[in-house]
Amino acid sequence: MKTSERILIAATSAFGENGYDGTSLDSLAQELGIRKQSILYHYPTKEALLDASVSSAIQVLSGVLSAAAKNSQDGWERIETMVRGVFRLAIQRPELLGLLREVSRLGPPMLTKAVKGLEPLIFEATKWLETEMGKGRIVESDPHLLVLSMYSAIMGAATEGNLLEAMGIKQSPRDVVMRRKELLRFLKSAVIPIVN
Amino acid sequence: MKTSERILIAATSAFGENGYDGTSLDSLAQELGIRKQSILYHYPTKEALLDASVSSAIQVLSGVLSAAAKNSQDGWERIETMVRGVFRLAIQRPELLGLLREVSRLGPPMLTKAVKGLEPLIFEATKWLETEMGKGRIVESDPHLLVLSMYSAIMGAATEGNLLEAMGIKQSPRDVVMRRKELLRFLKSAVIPIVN
DNA sequence: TCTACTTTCTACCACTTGGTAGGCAATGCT
DNA sequence: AGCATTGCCTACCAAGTGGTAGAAAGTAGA
Repeated sequence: MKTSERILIAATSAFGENGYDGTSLDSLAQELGIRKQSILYHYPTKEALLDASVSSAIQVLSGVLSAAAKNSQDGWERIETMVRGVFRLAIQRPELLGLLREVSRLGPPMLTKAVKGLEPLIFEATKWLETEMGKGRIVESDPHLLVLSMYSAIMGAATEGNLLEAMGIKQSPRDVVMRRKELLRFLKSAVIPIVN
Repeated sequence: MKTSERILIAATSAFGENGYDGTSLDSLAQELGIRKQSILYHYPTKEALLDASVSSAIQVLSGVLSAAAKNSQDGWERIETMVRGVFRLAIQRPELLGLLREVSRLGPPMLTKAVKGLEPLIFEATKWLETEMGKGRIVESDPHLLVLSMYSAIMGAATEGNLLEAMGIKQSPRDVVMRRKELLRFLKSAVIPIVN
């Protein structure tokens, strides 16, 4: 694999796990078995490296979500497919979601850039929610806020493995499935109108 | 106000906003108009300062939640009171919730300590949820996971003001009320069983 | 007033930080 | 072969990090 790719992957996971300030170029280089200056050759500054990490993370997330959307089921099915996609991502590459959370803490200007990158996705999601609401398949409410609520719930359930462990809740694969199931139930009842 | 208290307050907000690694004792001291060594007199190490900040944050949160619980209404009312309490806290002192999130990212040993501090609260909450489930006032499900889902949703809605702003969603007091309302609707439909 | 204690300070220190300057080997093009 | 480009390196550097040592200044009781 190309060095620049290796750097990007290591940086993404380091930024996602230890935060931007908690990650030093030296430690990153050591982990990769190279010198810090080699990192700075491929990415001129630490911030540029963060930028690249965020971009790639967004690309991956967009890929997962739009692949799930392509299946283009209706109503709840579609949401379920997306949640499953995000959960798979959260299990395989938790650092990606961790990175996005870190970016939201760092605030502008990086956050602004990240949100811009996700904008088409958010736009599609809210538009879709609106038409589904029109058809009565999703409960009537502000689509933006609904997206946020869902985002928070998913992000929380997907990334707060640390917290669960500290709470003494086991984290076996079986438990992860359970958690996803419970989250889906939680979301479903919050989103699907009551049919009479 | 005592210097040690002033330090604690400034540290809590700095740690909550900029993270542990993103906060330096020098900058903290400058903000307070004192020297770094005065901080180190009251709190022998940076970690000790974080520890004290976390303890006080937990104390405040516990206060808010157990005050809300004391009113001891039944079923949904009680949850609503608590959510309102947390939201009030999120508006008045957002850095407190930010700090708790930062702790969950830092992981053990600090996280372990924090969770231990919140344990009685979590225990009370799950116990209460179980009895409410027994009475059919709360939907049947794993109480631990339900607490987590609610925690994620509340924490997200309360702390992700940054994100909303970057998304171009205004943050006037009116909008905050709207958001709380939407969150309550979201939680309510996820938690209250359908009455036939 | 002398003394003991608390609090804040100045002066350092060893170490780490992100970043610059420039050398040196490999690669590929002419 | 000659030459430019690419990629990684050593050698530094100024600034900032958490932390130590100990002096100075206030404060209170005898």
